[in-house]
Amino acid sequence: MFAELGYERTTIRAVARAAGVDAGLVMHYYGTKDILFSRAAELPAAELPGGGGEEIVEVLLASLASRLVGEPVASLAVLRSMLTHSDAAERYRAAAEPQLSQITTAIPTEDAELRASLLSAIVHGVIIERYLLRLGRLADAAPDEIIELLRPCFQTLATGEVSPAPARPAGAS
Amino acid sequence: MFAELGYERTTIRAVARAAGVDAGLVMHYYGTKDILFSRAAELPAAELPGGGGEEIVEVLLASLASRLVGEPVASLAVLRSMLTHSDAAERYRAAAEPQLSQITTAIPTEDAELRASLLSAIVHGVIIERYLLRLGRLADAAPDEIIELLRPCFQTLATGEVSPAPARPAGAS
DNA sequence: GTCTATAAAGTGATAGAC
DNA sequence: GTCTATCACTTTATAGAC
Repeated sequence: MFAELGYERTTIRAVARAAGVDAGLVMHYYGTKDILFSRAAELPAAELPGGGGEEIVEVLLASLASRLVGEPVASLAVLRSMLTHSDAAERYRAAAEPQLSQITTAIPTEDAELRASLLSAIVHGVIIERYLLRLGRLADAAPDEIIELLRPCFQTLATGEVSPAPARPAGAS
Repeated sequence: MFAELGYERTTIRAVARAAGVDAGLVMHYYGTKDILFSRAAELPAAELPGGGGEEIVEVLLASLASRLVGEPVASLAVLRSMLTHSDAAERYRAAAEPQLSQITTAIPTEDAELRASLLSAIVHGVIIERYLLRLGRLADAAPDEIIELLRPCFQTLATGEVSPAPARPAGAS
């Protein structure tokens, strides 16, 4: 429900009703709404293996691909709530910032920080547009297709220059 | 306030207090909270001039650049609220979909729709990360720097293939 | 035009019965 | 373990006084 409605519009009573129990019982077990949210929206640590610019591209693409196959609802709850609930925003940053600096170290250029931020922004833009906004083709496109289109983008951002697309592997004609 | 807090957390009372008047007066003039929101969050039509794949890239980049210089708070109000307020989501779609199809017609490839969606997702990801989430370097980077980094990305998406970056330094060797 | 008073409904949270 | 009852508060919205 947090993923579908966001933090404020999800009520304890509605959660209890959906669970077939009384609202008091939910409070009894979780204490506060914030704790309930934090239990429902626990994010995996999501460590990225290191590597150079070329490798980080594939790591990021693989990570995105798995999220395009089936984004866990806990992540969606955080994403949906992060713009209005400060706790969700903080949690999101806590998950995003270590990844950001890890990507930064993999990029050789001087503006690595900005490039890493852009890579992050693209990933989140795609996830939000696919799952939360359900806008355009992104809502139902095949993950592979999305990944292949993004690969050259990621490469120019992560390596500092345009590479003549040696990728397009996996039997791309 | 809608831009800073989102729809649900912005109360009529708080708006009235900030305006130095009584909450009843706000209601008297606007009738409902939804109407107040729609007045505060009116979006410009934002027409994109047409053009081919190469041109649409510069149009999109110019549009993004102007939003990076100073995104209007009305847009931010819609963006902040669109994930939790259905009215804001609808308004956002109404503004985004015509642009999406316009970009689509400018792209020559068969998967033009998906490419257009990706371009849209990147733009929104950047805006959200810069203004709403204030994450990483994107929060304070110079618009020009962001635009230049994104240009090759946009080109590969809009034209269908990697172009040898005529707009980039490094001699294009 | 501005405000007071208040209605009507919903919220998170507490205390305690069974 | 589950629920009833209720508190204390907030919200949007209405009606009407000045």
